Amino acid sequence: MTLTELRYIVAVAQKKHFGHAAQACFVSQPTLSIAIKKLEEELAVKLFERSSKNEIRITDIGQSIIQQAQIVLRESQVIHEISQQGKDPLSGTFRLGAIYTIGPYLLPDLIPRISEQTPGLRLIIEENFTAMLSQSLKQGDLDAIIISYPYDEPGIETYPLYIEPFVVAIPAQHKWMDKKDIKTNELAGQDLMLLGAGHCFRDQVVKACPKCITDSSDLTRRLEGSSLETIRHMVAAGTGITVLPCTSMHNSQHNHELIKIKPFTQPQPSREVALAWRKHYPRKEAIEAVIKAIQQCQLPGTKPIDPA
Amino acid sequence: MTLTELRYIVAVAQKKHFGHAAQACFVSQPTLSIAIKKLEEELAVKLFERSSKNEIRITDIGQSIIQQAQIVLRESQVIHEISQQGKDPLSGTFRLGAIYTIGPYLLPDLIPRISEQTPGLRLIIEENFTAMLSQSLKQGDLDAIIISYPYDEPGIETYPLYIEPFVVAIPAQHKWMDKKDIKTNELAGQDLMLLGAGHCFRDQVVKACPKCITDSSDLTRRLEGSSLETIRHMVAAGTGITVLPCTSMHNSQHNHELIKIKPFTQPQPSREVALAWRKHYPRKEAIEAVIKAIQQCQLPGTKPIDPA
DNA sequence: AACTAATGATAGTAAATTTCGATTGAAAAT
DNA sequence: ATTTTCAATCGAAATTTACTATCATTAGTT
Repeated sequence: MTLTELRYIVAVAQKKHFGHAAQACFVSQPTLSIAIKKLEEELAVKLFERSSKNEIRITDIGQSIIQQAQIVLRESQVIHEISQQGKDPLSGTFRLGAIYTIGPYLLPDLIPRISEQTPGLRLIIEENFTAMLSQSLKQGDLDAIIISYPYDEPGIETYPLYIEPFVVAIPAQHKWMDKKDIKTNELAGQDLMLLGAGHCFRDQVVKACPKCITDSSDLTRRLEGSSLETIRHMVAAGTGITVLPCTSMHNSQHNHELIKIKPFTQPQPSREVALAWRKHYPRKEAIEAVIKAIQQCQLPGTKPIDPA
Repeated sequence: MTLTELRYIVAVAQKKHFGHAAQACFVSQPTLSIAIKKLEEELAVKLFERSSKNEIRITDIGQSIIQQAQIVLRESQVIHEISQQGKDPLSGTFRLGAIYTIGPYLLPDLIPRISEQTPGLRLIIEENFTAMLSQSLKQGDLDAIIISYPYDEPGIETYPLYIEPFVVAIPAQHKWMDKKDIKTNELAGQDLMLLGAGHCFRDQVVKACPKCITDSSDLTRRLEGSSLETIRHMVAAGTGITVLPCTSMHNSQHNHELIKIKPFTQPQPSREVALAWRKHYPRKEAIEAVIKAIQQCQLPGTKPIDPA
């Protein structure tokens, strides 16, 4: 049984004439006759009662089968309609993930941009740790994720977005108040507060300032489950100092009188933020649109990358 | 677009592997690859995300198209069924579902009856929860299901089969040993064991004996994933008491010395068992044959219904 | 009864397609 | 670096589909 055969029997049922039905189907009359004969043999059922002179009659069983054939043809037409609708790669749902230490600072700027530039794309956002996002990406639960290097997974492609230097946040009365910049190894022995395990930003800070974690500084305990915002408030309260990615600064001026931001001495430690997606993800245009929108975001302190 | 192509994409969607899907369709892998490529080109849409190592992923649009393809295939299958029915309405395959708390007690009696009375009908049986059976019925994966009221779904027709009173099962040494019958509110505070969520029988018992679940009786915890047979064994072991549908009694005499069955005091709580099928299901004769066979089954304790 | 017109069936052939086995190419695991 | 896995591609063979031309049947006409 083929869809063509079904089209033929429906045409015959409508025209009640093999020749006319053949014309309507843009085929010759023998083609149609043979196709119908084949279908009748397959179903072991006579669909039409042929009579040379008068118009042909449809059998009872043929009537039900032709009705059903019309249903099949209609439903198959829906497949074409669905694909017409979904043909635009910039339409439909796009599931974007971002790590906790980027999402809150990038997404408020990014989401309106995407909504404006690619209005057909319905965004769904998830914030999580790199490991969780990576898993969701591989499983196909996310279409792309914003993470920071190092990130190398089989089957996953990445594109560097921008370099984000780290800065030091100190309370207003801190002894470093008048310093122009901070050297990484000066952090050793300070009351340094860092995020908990799982946050790649923690690992990056520890790697950039290897001596910052010492037994003597007892506040280096990891603040499990907390966020950069919580830590920032603790800095404002004078509990200690911390290291922040520079983008976490520009949209929270509310406590800038209690907190001072100091850059690191050159060469500044930094991290490289990237977009990642499955190598064979079919909607490359959507990926490109997201990259473009991210690059347009105003992120003071970051440096663009020329992907070499 | 051809029905063959639709069968291929559905197979790939199920197997998530081109080679395995090809085997399932009894064709070579290149045949399947080319057919899918052709369909993807015709629809101008990527249906699958190929990656050499990991499993195939279905695109969003592919998901919708495959769902629709399943509808088309199901409807095209109906053409075969109609022509089958045209030759003999009581021939072909009949897929019958039954809920867990009816299947084991009704089917052993029912299946031989159907085989005898309508030998042309090849039965396929599925046991599951009401919700799952209902979904399969609507999708066309089942032709009819045996459930219990209340059951009212759009597009589904039902026919009442019999009323099945509930009974109480107690261990041999239980203090109620000499009681003639049990009042529903006597169950309050007893060590009552019930099936887990999803089993409609649980809900029916709770509704019939509203006070049976109390904080004081700590065995009222739901026995997730277990069966009436498991619970019956626990009653035999003296763990507690339970409520059973009366049909679950007559084919398991093996531990009747350890378990005593007591009826409820009038008016006995009960449930009404019914057959359900799609309103436009074409083989009404087969439905009638199944109803007739069920009504002939010997189910001690049940009461026939005069459908008014 | 013979002829004509209408209509679907059949024959023979050409074109398109589907199919297969073998091979290639890409990616990941060892 | 080698092997393994899996889909894509190649080229030949088989199958299917479609066409033109013709035939067979029937009904109406002469």
